[in-house]
Amino acid sequence: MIDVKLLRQDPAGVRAALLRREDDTVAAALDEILALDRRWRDRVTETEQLKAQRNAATEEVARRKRAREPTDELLASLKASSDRVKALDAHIRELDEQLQRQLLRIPNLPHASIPDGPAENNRTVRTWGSLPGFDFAPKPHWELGERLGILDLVRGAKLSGSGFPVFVGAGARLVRGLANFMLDLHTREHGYLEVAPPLVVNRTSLTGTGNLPKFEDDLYAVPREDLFLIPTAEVPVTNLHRDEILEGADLPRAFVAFTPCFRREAGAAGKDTRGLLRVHQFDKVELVRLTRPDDSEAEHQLLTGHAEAVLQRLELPYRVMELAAGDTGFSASRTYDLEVWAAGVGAWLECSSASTFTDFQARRANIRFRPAPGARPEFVHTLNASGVAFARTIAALLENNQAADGSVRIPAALASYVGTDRLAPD
RNA sequence: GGCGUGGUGGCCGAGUGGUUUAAGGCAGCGGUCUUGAAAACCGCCAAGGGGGAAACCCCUUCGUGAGUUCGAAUCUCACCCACGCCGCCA
Repeated sequence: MIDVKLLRQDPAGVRAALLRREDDTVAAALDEILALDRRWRDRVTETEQLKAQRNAATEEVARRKRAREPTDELLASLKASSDRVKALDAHIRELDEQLQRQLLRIPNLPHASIPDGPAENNRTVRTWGSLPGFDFAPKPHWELGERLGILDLVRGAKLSGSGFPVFVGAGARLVRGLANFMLDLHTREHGYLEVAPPLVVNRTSLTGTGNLPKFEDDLYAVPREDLFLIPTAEVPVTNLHRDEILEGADLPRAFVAFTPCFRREAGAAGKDTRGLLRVHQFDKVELVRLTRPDDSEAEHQLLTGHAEAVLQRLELPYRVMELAAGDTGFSASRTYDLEVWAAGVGAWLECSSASTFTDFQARRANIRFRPAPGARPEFVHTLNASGVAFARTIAALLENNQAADGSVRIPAALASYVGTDRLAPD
């Protein structure tokens, strides 16, 4: 959530920043919010004066009762002002609910340094590795996977629908190996605390990260319990310290979680969805950091590096893209996407998104810290990165390391986890 | 799912209608003392919001919401959550 005080103080600045997102509905919403806020504050001021008078009169009643003095005429007038306060409170509550409803739909302010405009303006920050060359036409991963007997898309569709892949045999072991490889890397070398969170969460948690109220259609729901399948471990892990005040000395906090992710991907059918390119369920190792505001920019670079380390150890060439304002997610202020090269489909595939959310999520989820013992609490900054998402990484692993005979080399860092350095057709 | 018990500040915990502007303790911060530290003693110490140039003033909050009352942490109702026992179950 954006800071409503900042909006009051500098409405033009906030408007200009949000317009960089290429979303023309925001300007009208800001006008409505400013008007609601003005009305709300006027009513609050008026009502609080009335309450102060009422409270003083109520104390006078108590005093007279103790002194055994008459109170009848006071009680009569108090009844009237008490009813008035109740009506005003109801109105204020209604205004406040409207205001909150609007505010929850306003995206985060884009970081000043990122490019303006739509995704075409995304900037390549750096690239790593060299693209593999082949003396034959490299195959896409769905062909390799089928031939190797490790990926069964047809039966997955039978069980659940398209976009629910089944990994079989060495494929399943590859998934398990990737999970252990990434968790070991982040816990042992990067200092993260491993957590195994719930895969189903409530509305409050999803509102905290910014998935609700605006993106309910992207989620799988469990209606009877009013719960939702997590679209990413970011949701449960970021919410771990919701409504808490952390000690400044305990920051930064760094969490890593391995979970499946569930996404409806409504409206995405058709394009770039073959094989593992866009699926409804995929595994992911997620990194989440809670930091002091002053540290968050440096932490963002550090976090991005931790995600990159995964691809480097897997010997997968990738590029780091800084997203333009119009392509940056609702809650994020700045995002680096890691795109891995996949030789079979001949495309860069997004397999990680490393973002800083500044205080946007912390404000929604009420995650605070005390800068020093005894000091006033402030909002933390939240950050997260995939470290990394499995489906597209597996696509790249298969496609980049394929041989003419259909076998696939497993990179050295992963081989011990998978139990072999080569997958071969029967 | 059934029955029972309970939800109070960063934490523990007292509190059955008006000196509760929430006792007391722990933790934290400042001080006295000390070569330094500990102990002891003294003081400070909830969060959010509104107004104000500031000093400061005011409002709200005892799980959530509704109700009774001039007045609710306290009484009534509904809901949520936690714990215990029973039932079901990996």
